[in-house]
Amino acid sequence: MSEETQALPQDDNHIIAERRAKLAEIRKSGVAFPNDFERRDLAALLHAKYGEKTAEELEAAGVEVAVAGRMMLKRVMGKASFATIQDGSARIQLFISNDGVGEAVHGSFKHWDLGDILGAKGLLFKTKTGELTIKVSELRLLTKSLRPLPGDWYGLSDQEQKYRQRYLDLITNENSRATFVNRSKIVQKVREVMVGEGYLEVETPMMHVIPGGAAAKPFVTHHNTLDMPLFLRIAPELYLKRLVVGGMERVFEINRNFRNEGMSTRHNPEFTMMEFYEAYADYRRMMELTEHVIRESARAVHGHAVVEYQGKIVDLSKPFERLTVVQAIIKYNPQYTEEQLNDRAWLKAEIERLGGKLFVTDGIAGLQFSLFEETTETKLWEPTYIIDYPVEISPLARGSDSRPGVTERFELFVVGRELANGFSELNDPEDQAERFLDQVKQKDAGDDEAMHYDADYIRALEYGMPPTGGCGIGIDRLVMLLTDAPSIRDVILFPQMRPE
RNA sequence: GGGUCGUUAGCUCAGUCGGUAGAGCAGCGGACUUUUAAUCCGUUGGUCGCAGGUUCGAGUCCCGCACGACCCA
Repeated sequence: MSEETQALPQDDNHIIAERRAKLAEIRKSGVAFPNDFERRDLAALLHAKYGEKTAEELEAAGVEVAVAGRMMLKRVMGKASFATIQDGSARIQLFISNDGVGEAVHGSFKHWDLGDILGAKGLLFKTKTGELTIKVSELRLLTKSLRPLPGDWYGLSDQEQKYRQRYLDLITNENSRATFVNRSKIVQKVREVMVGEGYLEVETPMMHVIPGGAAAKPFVTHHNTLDMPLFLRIAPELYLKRLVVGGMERVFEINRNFRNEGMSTRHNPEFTMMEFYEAYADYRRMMELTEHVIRESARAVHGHAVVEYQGKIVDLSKPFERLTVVQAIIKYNPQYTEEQLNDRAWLKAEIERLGGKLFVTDGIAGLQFSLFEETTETKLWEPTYIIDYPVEISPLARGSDSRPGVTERFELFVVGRELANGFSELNDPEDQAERFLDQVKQKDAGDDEAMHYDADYIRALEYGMPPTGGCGIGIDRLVMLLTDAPSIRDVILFPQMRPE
């Protein structure tokens, strides 16, 4: 037996043993895991439809319902009991009595456990305190739960267990369920906006012969038949631009990227990115579209675009500020002068003083960018586009026609984090070939995140790629922003964890 | 990689100065026909993360390790 398929050790305790004994009894008297209960009603819809009705109205209406769900609360009395079940939509209360289901079933019910999954049929009514409840006439145990649910009244709070056993988090924490419902709404809205803009959704390879499109370390796997290494993609960029060469003038892809790097509250080894490319557009158009996508996503979740993140307001409704690297440094660090920021020697000294990293090539734009990373990035709380990126760290971006060393590139920062990255695409095949060669040099010089030379991509550009704009938006980080989640692990259903 | 904190009953957690291992919830038994985390009575349940050391005696002090959370790089 391989390690992966080995069963977890039986960590039976007296509570689990008790439940196993109950299950054994159930097996003796028939089908223990039946699948013939017809559930017809959802708790949330019943509350919506009948929650406002008076006791008299409900009694007159005689509404017969059939619900099912996990028993979360149980209050047993002598000849009548209450239980609260939770289905995929909400909770609803059951009233179970000797009169309604008979003494035998009620007696069995008394031995059922929290976490068991029940099916119930009966009539809607209101209790003395006005709670919508089902007077149960038929009650069945559909699934016996052998393990007690962890956590307390406030739900599961152990971070590790929330991530490792997400199902328990989902059972016990309503806000966790809401986060993932909102994630789905966001992705749906993003798609809707893109399709509305005339974009075509495509899927490009997840396994690459040459990892490309970003500066990152890849995961490696192996194809047996071809007997060759394959790399899980770090970005879809070069494939999407091949599609633009092919005449697909507006394409987008929402899919996973894999980067073999550190894990943090902002990084998971696999993460979801939307990349999109538009022929005859430049980086300004990409900024407008990015802004539109983010604003509409916020509205899909909150109904408006002014959101709160970790206790502070973020206004996504106004046009996003656009600052050059130098402008941003000065705005957020007024102790610096423009003179200093154009002085290579001063920049080098200041970056070293702050412990920042120097690039292999150190043009003025690269130095300014290093200082930006050290001093300014995390201060960009309100949405801000940083523009005019240095060419040496932008090997796929079109150079500025007027300012040497600078590209038509932007990154979007919100709440101090990078959320999107886009540019006017470099469509000059000879320039691109030189940039690749530069990257190869940097790789040889020890930068293992530098890019490979992709000859087929150059060949594609040689057929002619129209002038194009492109952008990538980090979907997980967008969801974090819009669901007020402090960690990327809170918005990924099954985040990467060290093995137990 | 560094710092801080944590790991005790199924769950959530106390545990004083080193001196017999505790509570609430859950479980089990009993009472109770409108409860609201029901209530009341009784009761079971422990490899104190792992390994070593100090000590007459360690959940507690010391060293190491593992795992986790948070912060920093």
